[in-house]
Amino acid sequence: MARTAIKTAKPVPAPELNLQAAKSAATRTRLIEATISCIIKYGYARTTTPRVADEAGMSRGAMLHHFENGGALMQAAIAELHEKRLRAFRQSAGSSVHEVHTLVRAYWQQISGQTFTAFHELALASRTDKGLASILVPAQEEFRLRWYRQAIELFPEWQGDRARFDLALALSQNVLEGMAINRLTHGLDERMVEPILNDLERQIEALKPLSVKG
Amino acid sequence: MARTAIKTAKPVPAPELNLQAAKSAATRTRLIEATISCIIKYGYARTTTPRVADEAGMSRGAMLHHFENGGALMQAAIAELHEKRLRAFRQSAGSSVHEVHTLVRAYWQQISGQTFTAFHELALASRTDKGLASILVPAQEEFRLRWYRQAIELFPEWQGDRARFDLALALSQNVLEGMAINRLTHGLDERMVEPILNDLERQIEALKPLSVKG
DNA sequence: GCAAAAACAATCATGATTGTCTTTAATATT
DNA sequence: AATATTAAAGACAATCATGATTGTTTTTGC
Repeated sequence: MARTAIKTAKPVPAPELNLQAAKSAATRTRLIEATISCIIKYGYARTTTPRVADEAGMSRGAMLHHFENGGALMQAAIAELHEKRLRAFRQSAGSSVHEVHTLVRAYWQQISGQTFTAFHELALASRTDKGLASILVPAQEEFRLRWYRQAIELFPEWQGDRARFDLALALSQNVLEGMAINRLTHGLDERMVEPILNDLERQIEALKPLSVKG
Repeated sequence: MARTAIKTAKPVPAPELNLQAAKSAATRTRLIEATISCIIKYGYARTTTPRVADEAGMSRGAMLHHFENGGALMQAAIAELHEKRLRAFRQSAGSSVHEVHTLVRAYWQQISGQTFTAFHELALASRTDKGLASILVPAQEEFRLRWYRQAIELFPEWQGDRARFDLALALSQNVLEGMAINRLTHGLDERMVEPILNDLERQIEALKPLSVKG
């Protein structure tokens, strides 16, 4: 594909890579996406190797050819989920709009998606699964760190009152993630989403130092 | 035992109940508590019948004599957890103190305990387990309903502005539960707990109608 | 006391999941 | 074109959880 044209000196200027390598990469991607789908559909605990292979439309043998065991696959899926979150995050924060309203809505959109669902499945499972925690916690920490740093960049003039800045961030995180998780577990009244979001925005504005409030 | 004494007309005025019945009830309680312990220690998915029997210090056979299968035991454990929550709730709300501060702290204490941990394990599992959801969701709904009704009773003068009242409740619920869940999953900075609680209290006070604020 | 019932223990067969190993088909190298 | 690699599928044994069955001890009611 895409390389049907010119056929000059070197028979093939390296087909981007081998056909096999491309196939292999595609298969790996397929498996990783299947794993994420299973976490969302069945939950972490019921994301078994036969189910993933089935979801990916291939045999378990093929699957275990690409990932030596189930744990390796899960690890790759976590890495991909982490990347997905970071990508979505960059997209939100990068859009040159620094209004509280826009940022709150952007993060709310993010954690309303299935990537967050999958992440929370993993996060709760890692409470009682040390092996899982050892690969998930670093990702969580990196995400939070970037979140924090990005917020500092977006509101440089706010850094004089770090206590109020930190409070605004922590409040945002806990309110939004709290709603997202309660929504997953039959605990959120959808009619309250808008009022809460609006109130959170007012709260954040109220915490800004006067010099920033314009 | 206990029946060594007087042997008149009726042999024994019923020793509170049979010895067997008492034993049976004690064993059932032991099993239910063991189930809850396992949910907390290992998570819902890894709460298996051998583990529960082991935790309770009895054989699986004995366990299956008291509960016909694993599902029945889980159902009983959920009922007990629900009762525990309601008891703790009544205790908090009943203590004649109607200050926002006290109530916020009381609910925060509640969801900081292990009963809430177990409940969230079940709640998240029920997202992908319809059978579990069918027995858990009613309990959740009852709890929320009672929560709401209790709040109405505690703040009767606030009922004129239902929108702001509902907002205060929803805010409390999502902030506090959000923090509790984030704490379970390596997502809470403990240093922010106090500031957030204080801010939440201020928020609620600010939402009160003037007539109540005293 | 004695028979019936209940508490408890132990074993068994079944089904599911896991990782390894073997086999076949496709692709790459020379 | 021949051979070596790699993708993919399937078969395999080991482990574990489940529910059912059977046997043993304790309690109860007459």
